[in-house]
Amino acid sequence: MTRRPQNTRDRLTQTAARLFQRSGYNGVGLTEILTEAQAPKGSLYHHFPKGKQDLALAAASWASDGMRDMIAAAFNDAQDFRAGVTTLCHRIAKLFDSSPQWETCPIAATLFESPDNRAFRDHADRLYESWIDEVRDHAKRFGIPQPDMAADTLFIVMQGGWQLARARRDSNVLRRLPDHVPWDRFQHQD
Amino acid sequence: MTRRPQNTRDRLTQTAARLFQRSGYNGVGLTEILTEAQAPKGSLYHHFPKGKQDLALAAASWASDGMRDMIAAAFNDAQDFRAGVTTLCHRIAKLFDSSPQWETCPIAATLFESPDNRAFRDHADRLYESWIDEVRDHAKRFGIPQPDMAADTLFIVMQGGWQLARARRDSNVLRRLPDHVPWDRFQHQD
DNA sequence: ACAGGACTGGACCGATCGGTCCAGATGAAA
DNA sequence: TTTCATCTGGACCGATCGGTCCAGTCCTGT
Repeated sequence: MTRRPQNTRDRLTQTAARLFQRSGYNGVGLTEILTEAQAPKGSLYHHFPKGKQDLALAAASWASDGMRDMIAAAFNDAQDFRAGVTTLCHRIAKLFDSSPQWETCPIAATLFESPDNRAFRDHADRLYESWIDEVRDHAKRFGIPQPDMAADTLFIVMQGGWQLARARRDSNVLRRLPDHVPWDRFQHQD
Repeated sequence: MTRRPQNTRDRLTQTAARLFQRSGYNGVGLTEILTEAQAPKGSLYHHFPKGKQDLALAAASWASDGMRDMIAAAFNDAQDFRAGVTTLCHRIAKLFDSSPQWETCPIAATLFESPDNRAFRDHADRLYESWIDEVRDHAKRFGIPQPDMAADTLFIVMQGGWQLARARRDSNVLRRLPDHVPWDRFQHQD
């Protein structure tokens, strides 16, 4: 009987990631997470000694890895940088359509609450920079003249675009994101 | 003795706006709001019969008005659209520097939690669109060829830029936002 | 076979949550 | 001065919060 696949730790991490993204760190109780993950409290505090906070850090890391894989896949298949950006935007739009459309960026929902928690903020910073690093590496590979700025631009429009798509409940905002990018500044002949 | 200025309703609204922005809707308890606003529970439920939810809607509206005023002021003083954007970015950077630098967009912090609340989402949409409308009107006034798109672009880079500034703890991200805007698409000679 | 760490199950805790209720204070109109 | 609606003050409520604790179970190495 395999009613509960994987090990308990992964089940907890992934369930928590999903629920935190849906309702934010403070919007989800341990009871709900434990019920959905079919795990008792003892297991949680065995795998995550600091409780909810440890769980949130692990959940955010897991969600971040998924996003970084998505970025890597989009650029690996691409002919040039711009094509990679376009592919990524379309795939994120698809992701948006297949999710309850009020969800936030998983990192922000999980880690950008609770005022005085330095560990959360530092962790969020690290995860975000790992996305940006990934993009920058591809920008370099494609010979973009200002890879740092290009990576920052993509991060900015993705974050802001998701927010606007959420408000308007319209994934086309995400598909049109390449229109908001100053491509002339990223041309090879610069 | 004027220990408590203004009327109770405004004190509650503004205190709630500040605390919600700091810790999110679910991150602030009524007790904390009431203590800081120096008001008892009876007053809260007199002015806001539906309790925390009514209070959040009012707080978000109040915060939104402040932001819209800021947008209007930046563009009213400006020579052209681009100058207005630059001014706005610098003022927002200043605002960022003078606040605890982990705060979110006040609308998002207050209204973009709790999964199934349609009223919150609709209200957030309305408030965001009021910002975008304000920008679009100025874009039209300055003769920008694609005012809708220009307004969307500004919203997107402001939201995304704030997020990146927050992660990096660096307000210069906001000051450099104009570098991420495709100005050639907003030129008059189009 | 058995020893011992890894892991599970869940009862239990004090604190805090959002919300209800109503007596008392206040102030303007009659 | 009396009246009445508005507003304030705070005691009180059941539910849920995150966290603790430990007995019991399972698995692995010897």
